[in-house]
Amino acid sequence: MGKKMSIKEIAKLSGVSVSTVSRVINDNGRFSEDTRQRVLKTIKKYNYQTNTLAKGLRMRRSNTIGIIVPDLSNTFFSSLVEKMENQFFSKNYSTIICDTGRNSDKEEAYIRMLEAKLTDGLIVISGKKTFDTNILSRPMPVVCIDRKPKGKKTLFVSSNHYQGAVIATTELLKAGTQPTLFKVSRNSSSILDRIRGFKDTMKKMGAELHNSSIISLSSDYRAGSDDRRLEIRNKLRKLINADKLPLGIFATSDTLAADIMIAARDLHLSIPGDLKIIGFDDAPISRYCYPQLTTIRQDISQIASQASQHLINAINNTDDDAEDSEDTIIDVQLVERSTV
Amino acid sequence: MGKKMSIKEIAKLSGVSVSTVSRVINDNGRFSEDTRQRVLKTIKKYNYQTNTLAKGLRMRRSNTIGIIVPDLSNTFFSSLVEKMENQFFSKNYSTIICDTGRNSDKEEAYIRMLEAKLTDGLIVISGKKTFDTNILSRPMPVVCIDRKPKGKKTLFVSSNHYQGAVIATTELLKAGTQPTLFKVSRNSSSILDRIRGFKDTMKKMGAELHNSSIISLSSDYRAGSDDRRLEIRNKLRKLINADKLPLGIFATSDTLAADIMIAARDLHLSIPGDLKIIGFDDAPISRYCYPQLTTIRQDISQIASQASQHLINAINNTDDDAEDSEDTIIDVQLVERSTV
DNA sequence: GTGAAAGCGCTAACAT
DNA sequence: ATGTTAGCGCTTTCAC
Repeated sequence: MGKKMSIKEIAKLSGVSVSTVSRVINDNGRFSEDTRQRVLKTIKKYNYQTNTLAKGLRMRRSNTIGIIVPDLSNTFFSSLVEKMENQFFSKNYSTIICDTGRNSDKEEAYIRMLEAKLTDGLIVISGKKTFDTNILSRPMPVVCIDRKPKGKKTLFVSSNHYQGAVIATTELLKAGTQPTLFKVSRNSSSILDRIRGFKDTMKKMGAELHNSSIISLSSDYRAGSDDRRLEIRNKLRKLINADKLPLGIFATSDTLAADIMIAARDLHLSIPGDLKIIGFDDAPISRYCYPQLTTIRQDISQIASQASQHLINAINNTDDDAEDSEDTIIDVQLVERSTV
Repeated sequence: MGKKMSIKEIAKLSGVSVSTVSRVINDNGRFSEDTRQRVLKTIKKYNYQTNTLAKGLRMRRSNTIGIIVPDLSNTFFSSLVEKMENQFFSKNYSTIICDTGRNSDKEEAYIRMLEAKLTDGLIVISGKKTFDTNILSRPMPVVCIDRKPKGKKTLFVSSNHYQGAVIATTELLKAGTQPTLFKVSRNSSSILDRIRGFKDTMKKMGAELHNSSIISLSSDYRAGSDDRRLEIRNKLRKLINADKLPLGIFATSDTLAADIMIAARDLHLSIPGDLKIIGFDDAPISRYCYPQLTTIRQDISQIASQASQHLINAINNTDDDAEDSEDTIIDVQLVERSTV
């Protein structure tokens, strides 16, 4: 309510010097219990708050973390971000969330902004390319999620996408189908891993891996749009003509799986009778599909806590000796529901 | 890559004084075209970036906006936030997004943090209670979305929830049903508006408004959970016994509507034959329901741009004369799909 | 145990 | 048109 108090006024009001006030606020250095009480009382009384800008300027750090995310409207990303932001908050960091809309120029601009704010560290999620620390004008700890980093001082946390694809493909094969992988043409490193897992498993299990075993959908269409579904229907029709039923599909995301299921319904394909399908993520949508979608669960909480913990550690390891730049790979898990 | 440059070093390197450098950076004050060129060149050459902490300290403002949001994993909120963040970024503001998880203590803590960062303004989205500017220790412009504000200097932007409820209820009535409203027990001011719209329409159209015309679901269960769906099935069964088919349901969100549709399927209720239903939001899920959900669309882009624009205006109106604290109410719209 | 003072990087009078 | 300087609020030597 009153005007903004500064440490100087608190000092005067408590009859001590600014340095002493600073010491008690940060519980750093020596002071008598008596002074402590007095200072704390004035602080409370006048509702004093530290000016973090001044503090940051002085300390050359801002207790702020930047998160670069491709697309907040994707539930996978938004819950990831939500969880990390929570972690950071509880550790007394604030978080600046930067939604790049998958646009590299914007990404660069954001990075400049974050640097100018003396951000202490960076979380970089997915995106098309690998992340190259060279675009940083000052070294700062960064942890990449689902996105291969390049350069020093960069940690990597990711689900085991390869393993997920292996599990899904094996499952589809066991169910007696000749699996096809559906993806959207945009290629992140996690998708690439899933494709590798798919191919390797196909080969290893002696399944035929032909030209149209991997179907790539236009990234111009949005999930859930009529265009997207139309395109899927067309691909599905071709598949029906070429393969024998039941079809087996590994979709690289649950949203995509959901669109495929709707297209399949339009084509009067029964699930899992005529078409067996497995998604990826265990997104909320998988429980709203009919029948409910069998999928590969990513452990979002785990990813979030590993990533934030690693970043905080890296920030506090002032010395860059601690080169525990081991990648952190997190297990995924098959969630059996009703589409296989 | 080199070390961090300061304005002082740029000054020396370009053979001018710091103030001149500051002037050309901010294009403020006079300087010769020649100096401008020289300074800009050194800035580029050494990859200088303004230290925004120092600037903020000096200017008593940080070019930062805080957004308080109840729950980022709700797509309505996340796309709202995504859109606003975009707007702010393009106007050169950074955004600190604070996910309170609907917890008031956390909300307060966030507000303290934002104040300490000398945030220039606040966007406050929804939440249980009205937002009282008295919890701010220093006056700052805030715009509330979907949440009734209390106190000075507070703008209000919201969809016309009342109108939406009127449209939905009327539609259900026209379809020959005796409408029931389903909600989750948590009460935000927007939900309250929808309830008013529902009740008023029922009365006005001479429909019977009895005790169980409004069904409130436990907020302990998460959307999509088995518990939630079980509870819905029970309520639905009662409804079937009491009313004659077809049932008419106005659900206060699309997610809720989707859960209701799944519960209805378990009960072998056909849609829209036995049950007609209208949701609210036009969330992505409405296009993944079967049949696709008829709903009331909120114009998220409009809300986002109005809110961010108003906030920026308020920030720049240093004088608090501009009391255009008119509420901004945004029209909603019926999206007819296949559930009525 | 406490205070005085320097300085983080910047802007904005106030000079010239 | 440009330079000098005070000071934003804070932390941290260095004295005492």
